Amino acid sequence: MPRWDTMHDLPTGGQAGGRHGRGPLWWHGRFHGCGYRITVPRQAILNVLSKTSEHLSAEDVYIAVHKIYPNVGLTTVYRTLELLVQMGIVCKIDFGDKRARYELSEGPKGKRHHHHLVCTKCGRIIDYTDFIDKEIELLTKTEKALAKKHNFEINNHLIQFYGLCSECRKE
Amino acid sequence: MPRWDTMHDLPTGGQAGGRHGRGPLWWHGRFHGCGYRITVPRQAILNVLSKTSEHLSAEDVYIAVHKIYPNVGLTTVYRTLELLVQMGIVCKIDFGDKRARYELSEGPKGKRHHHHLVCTKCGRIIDYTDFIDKEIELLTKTEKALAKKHNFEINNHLIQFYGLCSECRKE
DNA sequence: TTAGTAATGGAAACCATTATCAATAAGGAG
DNA sequence: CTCCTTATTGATAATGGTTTCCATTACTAA
Ligand SMILES: [Mn+2]
Ligand SMILES: [Mn+2]
Ligand SMILES: [Zn+2]
Ligand SMILES: [Zn+2]
Repeated sequence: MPRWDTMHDLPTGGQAGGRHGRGPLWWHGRFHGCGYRITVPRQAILNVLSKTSEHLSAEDVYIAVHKIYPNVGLTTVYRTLELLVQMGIVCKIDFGDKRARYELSEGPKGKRHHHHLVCTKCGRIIDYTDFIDKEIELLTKTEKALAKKHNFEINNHLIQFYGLCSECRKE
Repeated sequence: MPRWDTMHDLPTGGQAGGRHGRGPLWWHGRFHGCGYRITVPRQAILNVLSKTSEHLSAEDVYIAVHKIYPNVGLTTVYRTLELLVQMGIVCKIDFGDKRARYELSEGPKGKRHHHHLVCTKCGRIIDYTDFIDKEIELLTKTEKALAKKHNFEINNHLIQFYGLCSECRKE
């Protein structure tokens, strides 16, 4: 029966998790600011997302959380992920397999905004940031032009490349 | 009871539909080439897609087809759309509402490859091609660089901008 | 403590998409 | 044109990811 005051036992994922010194985790402020409570399931879920570099489905998250907190329900995982998406803390992406996948969008010191290569054969996902700079530049221009022309307020974009990964090319 | 030899009564959508002169419709050859049969439901479905500039869901297509051929089943619509996607005749896109949407990818004289603006409030979709040229240029470069770096064979890409359309900005 | 409310989790409901399978019909051979 | 082979169809049932319900639990402030 995990309690709030035992939460310091939660694995933090070392430096990779996106801690901010020794204080509360960086997202605590965001939560308090919105009047949301910091609960065991939410901690656990964010913790799972912080520790992985993969693109987890809701069930993946559920399984990972379940190992440490077996009484956290799948429903709560869905609810929490939705909340985090809505807060901008987590990205929800569709890669064409038929389940939503989630990843931390960017901690203050965390991963940068990036795009994806998607293997249409094996489903592998490759993050890339290398060529983003030029892309961002063009995107900014394009967004401005589109916004003006269609009187559209652009808040976000999605770029994905589909094809065959190195493994799947071999055959 | 529509019969094959009545199919010339199918509305063709005028010039916008992508006819190739007076002969069989342009995709007939593709079908024969693959050994696929040309059937009433397939004609009707392609006809619906040819006549609209919207991004129809499978059910939308079903409803439209159903008005003229009430005995065409939803299952067949799904199957046919999947076939057309697999043949490259139709694009299947996810806009974040939870249903796949379909549009003709490009007839020989048909619409060009394009990207989308998606209103996250009302769901409106805006096609744009205006700024594509520069994008394509960068995309080509990016694709080449990514392909080399990750040994990835890129076959396709998806670009979408999310935000608020002119209507939804007013409030 | 206590009341008020946010959050939770198990179970049932939802709903787009697929799988089944017997019936139908496209299209080639004759 | 007729017949035959088999691709295609469509009603129905099943699937599976996601939501909804609602009674229970647990923060938080007074
Ligand atoms: Mn990623
Ligand atoms: Mn379009
Ligand atoms: Zn692969
Ligand atoms: Zn809108």
